[in-house]
Amino acid sequence: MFQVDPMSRTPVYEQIVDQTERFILAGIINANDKLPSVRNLSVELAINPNTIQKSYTELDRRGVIYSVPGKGCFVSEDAVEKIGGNRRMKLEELKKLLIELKLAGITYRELEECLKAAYSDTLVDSMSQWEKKEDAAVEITKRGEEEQK
Amino acid sequence: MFQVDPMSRTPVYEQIVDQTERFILAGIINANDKLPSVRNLSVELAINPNTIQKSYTELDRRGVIYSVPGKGCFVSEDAVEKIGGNRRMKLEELKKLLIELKLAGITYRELEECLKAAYSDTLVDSMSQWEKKEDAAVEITKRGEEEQK
DNA sequence: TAACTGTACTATTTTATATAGTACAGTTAT
DNA sequence: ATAACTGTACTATATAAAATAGTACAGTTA
Repeated sequence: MFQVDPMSRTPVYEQIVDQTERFILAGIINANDKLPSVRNLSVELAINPNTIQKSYTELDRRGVIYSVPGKGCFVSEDAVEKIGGNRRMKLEELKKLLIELKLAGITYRELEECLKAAYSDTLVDSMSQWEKKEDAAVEITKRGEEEQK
Repeated sequence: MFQVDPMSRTPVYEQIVDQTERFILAGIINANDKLPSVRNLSVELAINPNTIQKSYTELDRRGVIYSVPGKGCFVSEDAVEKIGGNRRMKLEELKKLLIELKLAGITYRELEECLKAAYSDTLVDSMSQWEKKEDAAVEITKRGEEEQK
């Protein structure tokens, strides 16, 4: 599920943070789902456990996940809201990009086309933007299922 | 004209590359215009000359500028094409961002609004995105003017 | 009890970025 | 010719962020 490019200029721990938020937004992992354990994911991605922990610490700081020592890390109830809270920031980013494209000679019609295309895509199609392969299996379980005991 | 934020996460040399390309796309500097000298710009921006040179070397590598040892660096004849050559790449970036915004719960109408806004902006307004102040004067001269001799 | 979980901590390595300083050759104007 | 400019090359060093390595402790689960 998770995928990482060690050669990318964006730090690995940040790639994991981003991917986690995207998976949540896309509904691939939901509230109270358990994330892979620090050690498991570190083995799966072949990176240092501390790097994973750094990602989880950041996600916890943002309120996107909550961690229960001894049990695991779980998606917050209001994770989507916490992530979506950057609407204004992202819209600013979008505007800058649009102006760049405009200056680069891309027409309004082309962008409108692109906009329509993005919105007509299904969720599954959307996610294919981020995960090119689907090889590694990861245990993501509803916390509620296991907890009633 | 050029402005740099040393605290930014994007490297200074890259900020200069980006700004130069944007100035060219916006028509603020044109083909065969002379860029500020390495040493001048380094003094003006209070950064090391080597950093400026790194920017110019990169721009040269991209074919956006050409350098004449002993004379200076000048904007290439086909600079705009060279810069705009990343249309597909930028459109891909846009699509990813759009999908993110869609997932974050931003409506089609909101994005359409943003798109219209970006395209109704004048060039001057657009540039205000990148340069907040307009203090330092920089010598940018047509090379053609000085060359006929 | 054994195997898992998150967390904390220090030390070290690696990499990209930036700086410092020097030097050389071509250009321009006086 | 001279002085002042231009780009370029080179080595060495400094700095900060990122990642690794290793160990340890406490809570949880089967």
